[in-house]
Amino acid sequence: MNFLYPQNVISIIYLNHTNTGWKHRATFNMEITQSIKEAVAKAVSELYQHEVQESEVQVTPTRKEFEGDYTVLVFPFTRAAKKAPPVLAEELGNYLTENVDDIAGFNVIKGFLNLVISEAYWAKFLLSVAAQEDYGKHASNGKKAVVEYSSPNTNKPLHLGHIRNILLGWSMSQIFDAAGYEVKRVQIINDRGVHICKSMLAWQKYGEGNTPESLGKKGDHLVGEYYVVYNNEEKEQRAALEAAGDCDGEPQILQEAREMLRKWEANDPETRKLWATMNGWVYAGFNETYKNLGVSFDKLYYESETYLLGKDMIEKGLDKGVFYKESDGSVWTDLTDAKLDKKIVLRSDGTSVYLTQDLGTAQLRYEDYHMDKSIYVVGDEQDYHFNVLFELLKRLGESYADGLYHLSYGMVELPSGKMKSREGTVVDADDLMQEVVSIAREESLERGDVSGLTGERQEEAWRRIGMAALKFHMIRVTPRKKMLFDPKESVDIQGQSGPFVQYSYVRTKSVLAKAGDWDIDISAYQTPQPQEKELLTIIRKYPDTILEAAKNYDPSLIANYAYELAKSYNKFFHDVPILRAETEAGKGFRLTLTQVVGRVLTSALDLLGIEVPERM
RNA sequence: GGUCUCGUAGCUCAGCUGGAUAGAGCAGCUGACUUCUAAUCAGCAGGUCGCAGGUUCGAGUCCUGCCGGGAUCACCA
Repeated sequence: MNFLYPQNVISIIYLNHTNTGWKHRATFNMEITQSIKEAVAKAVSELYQHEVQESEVQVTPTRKEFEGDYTVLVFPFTRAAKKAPPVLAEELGNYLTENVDDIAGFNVIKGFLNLVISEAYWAKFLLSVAAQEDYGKHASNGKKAVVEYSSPNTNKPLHLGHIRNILLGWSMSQIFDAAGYEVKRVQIINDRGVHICKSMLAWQKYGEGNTPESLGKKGDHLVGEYYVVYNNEEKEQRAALEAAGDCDGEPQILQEAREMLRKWEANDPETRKLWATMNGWVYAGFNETYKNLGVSFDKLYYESETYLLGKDMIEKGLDKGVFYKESDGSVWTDLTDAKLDKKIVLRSDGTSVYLTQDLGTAQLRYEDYHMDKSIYVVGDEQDYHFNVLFELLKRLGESYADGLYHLSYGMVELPSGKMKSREGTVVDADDLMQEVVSIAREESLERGDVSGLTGERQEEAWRRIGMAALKFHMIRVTPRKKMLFDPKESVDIQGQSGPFVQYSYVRTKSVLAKAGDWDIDISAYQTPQPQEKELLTIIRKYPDTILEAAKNYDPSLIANYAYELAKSYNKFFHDVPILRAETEAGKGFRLTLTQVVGRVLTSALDLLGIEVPERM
């Protein structure tokens, strides 16, 4: 931070500004589009005696091939005004030019009213942004959001699919934070069940007492290997049974796994001890992976502690008529009127199912946090489940039901086909991260040593670059779409990529470092270039983009925004001299612009969980 | 079969509540480093927005139907 614009500088500008016209507004409104909307609404009201909402007025940046900065669409008002679009546009244009101080002129093409913003506006806007250290972030709205993500099973290490989940979850939580929410990050750990017992059993049979320490291996990987061992064994036994003509028989090892689960549920000390030990190995491994991914959690829920929850909600639902009892004692719900089917919620022996458990955990979470929004980051194969879950909570009359959202994302596919964790054909999260960083290292070395960094600092830069490539690549795709994961493209560091955005940031830092300290009055700068206007137009969108991303639960909007800004800065950087600007005011303007761009890029990348390197 | 979801350039993806001649990147071809970082910039080439109707001043965007891919419709989680 080289300097801060004191508030009074801006006040002086306001003062000059108000002397010359726009009487409806006492202070300079940073939001030029908002001013335009208000003025258009007012104009339509005054000129044609027709009330319109500001939100009905569409203002967009003018397309490059036309003259002007912002464009108003007049089509929506033609009926009320009873005028042809060009005539109406002409009249509105005159009104706006006369009444809005920052509008210097206009032109009309068909029904499009292109407004030309005054040259003085841009410096004012830039100053107002520069005065805000955390520009783009919204003040607290007093609401609370809980984001649940990752939610792994403890029988295998994290893989590519989890990475998409984790990155989306983390980014979403960052975005909600920036949008003004108080955010809590949680995960529910699926730490019990037959699948957990399977790896326990295989380790017990074939593990020979090996531990992560004795083998020097990450705990989650070790446990995952025994899960594969189990599945291979089961497959062999099944094949043997079929060869013997017994197609309905159950493999011995599966029966043993079931038996182990029974013991676990009966609190058998031996089984519980093994379970605790092996889960401990897995947690240590997960924590390492989470740390490398740069994510964290405020609270962990363990399924072993929550899987019996939800029964009291069944009671409540029976009273309300949401559920009904079958003759065998099982409890069901009928959601056919909501295009959902009949679902069981309690077995005839009184035990609960997945759905029941989730009803209970939703309740528990609300008791813990009293959140306004609860976001579940879970793959789209569970769309149906969440539809049912949310519908039930609504019917049960839970106050928090409206704030529930399933952030559903598509499967990650590999060029070679689907991943199957049972068969071991997965892209391991740890391997992938390592790979991506080592490619960043190679690429960097190939380019020669331009960064000037050495040792640990260089290693850290490579790590950030590699991780940026991976993260950006996964977040830039709209969540609901399934995505093809091409390993080659994921480590791409040019074009539409994380490192591309980082590079722009590094450039801003480099220029600012060369500039040293400066203190220049930029309000005299009256000749903004097209490249500068474009950058400022993009910068203006940042706060809106954050809200949009939160509203749509879509981090990809931020990724695409960051790319757009970086691209625009690169062009500016190439075309326009900064340190050797024609005038002092110009130099100050461009340095300030550079500083603001650097800040917004860092901020946007931070929302994606991406860190910036100091050099590259 | 029911429900949901996706279909935009050779490939991977944008396209905000409907708005002007549908945009990027990669791959291909061509230019630009004695200059604030060329991990960059500029240009060329590449598209019946799955198909057919409808709504409207205007549809890639909304509605209906079809075609194709995926998911789901467990007393598993």
